[in-house]
Amino acid sequence: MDDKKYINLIKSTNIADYSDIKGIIIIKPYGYSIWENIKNIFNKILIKNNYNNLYFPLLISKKLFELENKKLNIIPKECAIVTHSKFKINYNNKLIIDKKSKLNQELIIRPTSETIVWYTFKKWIESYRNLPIKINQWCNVVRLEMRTKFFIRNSEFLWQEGHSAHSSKNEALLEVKKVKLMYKKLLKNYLCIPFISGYKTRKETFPGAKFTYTFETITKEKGKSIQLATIHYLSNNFSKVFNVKYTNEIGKKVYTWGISWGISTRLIGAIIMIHNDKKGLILPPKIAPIQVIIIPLINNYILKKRIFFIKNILIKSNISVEIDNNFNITPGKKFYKYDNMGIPIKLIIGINELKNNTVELIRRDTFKKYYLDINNNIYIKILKILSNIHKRMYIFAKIEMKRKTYFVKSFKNFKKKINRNYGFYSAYWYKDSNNESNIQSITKSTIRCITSKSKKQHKCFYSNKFTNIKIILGKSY
RNA sequence: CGGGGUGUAGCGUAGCCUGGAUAAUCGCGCCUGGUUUGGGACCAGGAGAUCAUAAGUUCAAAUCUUAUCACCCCGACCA
Repeated sequence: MDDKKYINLIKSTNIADYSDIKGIIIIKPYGYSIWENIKNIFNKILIKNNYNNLYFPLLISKKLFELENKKLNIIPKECAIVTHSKFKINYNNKLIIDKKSKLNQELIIRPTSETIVWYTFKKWIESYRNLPIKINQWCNVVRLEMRTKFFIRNSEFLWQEGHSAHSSKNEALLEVKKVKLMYKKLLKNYLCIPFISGYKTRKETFPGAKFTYTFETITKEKGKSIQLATIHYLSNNFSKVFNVKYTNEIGKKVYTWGISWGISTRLIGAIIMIHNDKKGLILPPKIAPIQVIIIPLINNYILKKRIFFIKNILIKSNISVEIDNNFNITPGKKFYKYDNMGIPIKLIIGINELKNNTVELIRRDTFKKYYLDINNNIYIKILKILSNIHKRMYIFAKIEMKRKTYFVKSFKNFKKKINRNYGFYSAYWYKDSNNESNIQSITKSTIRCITSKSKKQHKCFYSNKFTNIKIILGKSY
C-alpha cells in the first residue's frame, strides 16, 4: 500500500482526518471505536493480570525533568512546553502572548509519564508490604515530531502506559515476561498481527531503561517495519532518581525495581497497513466496530420484521450488527462502501431470501457466499465464520511476513537486497555501536531487534567477527 | 530542521509555463422532482469557490515575484 492510498483509505473510511496542526489528527467515530475495542480487550487482559487503571496529570513540572536529566541523561527533545498563561490583543487586533503572564516554572506536556509516576511511587512505597504496585493509564501524550504520518507517527497520540514497581530484580523481570504474554495475546488473538520480538540494541533502548523489549511487524506491500509495542525494564534507574526505597523483611532500606510498557494508536495504522486489499480495509473481526452489516434490498414491511428478528438474534450473541435502511443508494454502492470499511460480514436479504427463509452472507476476506437458513441458529454459523476470518487473516499476514523475511550472511548481500526489497533481514551480528551507525547510514535501515542468541558461534555479517547474536534489520516508518 | 513537490467547491481535478474580457474546467458528492434498486443507476433542474494566507509587480493576477502557513515525498529525529 503506498502512502497516498493509505491516507485516502483513512479518509474514505471515516477513520480519521487532519486537524489544523501538523501531525495532530482527529480520530473520527469509526476510527475511535476501533481504538475503544482495543482498549476494552486490553483492559480485560490488564484486570486479569492485576493491573489497576488510574490517571496521571498531563502537565509535568520542569523540576522533575531536571532530576531525571541529571541522573539518567534523558533530554526530552520533542516536547511541547507551556510557558505562559495569558493572551492579550495588540494594535493589529491580533492575539499575542502576554509576557507578564510568564509562569514561574515551565510545564511540559507529558511525552511519557515515568517522571510523575516515580515521583508518586516515592509517596506510596514505604514497606515491602506495599509492593508490587501495578498500574496502567490510558491517555494522550505529545511528542512534536518533525515528520508525521497518520497513526504511525503523530505529534499527539493516544496510548496505554503500564508501570510497575517491584521488590526484587527477579520479580521485575518476571513482570516483563508477563507483559510480553499480554502483548502477544493482544496482537495475535485479537488484531491478527504477526510479529517478531526481541531486545533493542543499546542505541535504540529507552535512555532510562536497562533494556527495551520490542514487538515489530512489517507492512503488507512495502515491507516497512512498524514498532507495535515496547516494554522497558527500568531496573532501579528511576527509583534511584526519585529515591524510591522500601524497608524489606529484615528492616533494610533498599531500592525498588520497575518496568514500563506501552501500545498506542499506532496499532490502528499497523492494522490498516497489514489488513487491506484492492477493495480497501479488512478489519480483524474482534475489533471491528461493525462485525455484520445487514443490507435489505427492498423496502418491505415483512422484510423489515425479518431483519429485526435476525438483528436481535445476533445482538444476543454479542455480535455487533447494523442495518443499512437507506434506499436512496443502490445495493452495489453499499457493497463497495462496506467492503472499503472492512466490515467482516455482509448479510443480504431480498425477495429470494424472504421466500426461501434464508439470508445471503458474504465474507469480506474471501468474498465467498453462503446461504444461511434463518430458522437454523444462524448466529452459530456467523460466529464460526467470524472466527474463520480471524484465523485466515492472521495466517495470511504471517505468511506474508515470512515471505518478506530473508537471511543474509554478508553486508554486501544485505545492501543489495534491501535496496530492492524492504522486509525483515535476519543476520548474525557482533555488537558494536559504531558498526550499527555505519549500517544505518549506508543502508538507511536499522536493527529492529536482537531476536536470539544461538549456541554456536557465527561470523558477523558486517565485521566477520565471531558472535552468537542474531538480529533482524529493516527499514522503518 | 535540510532538500524536492503541492495547495483551485465537501472530495478529486483542468487552467498556471506564455497574465486579459461575466473570475474558473470536468468527475464524484450534496439539494429538488421523477424513474430505478441482486456488485459503484438514469433523466431533468439546482446550490456550492474571497483560486491557502499576506504583500508586491501590472491598466489587468488563480497565472509572475517575495514572505508566511499547511500538507505530501526523501533525509536527520522518533512510539
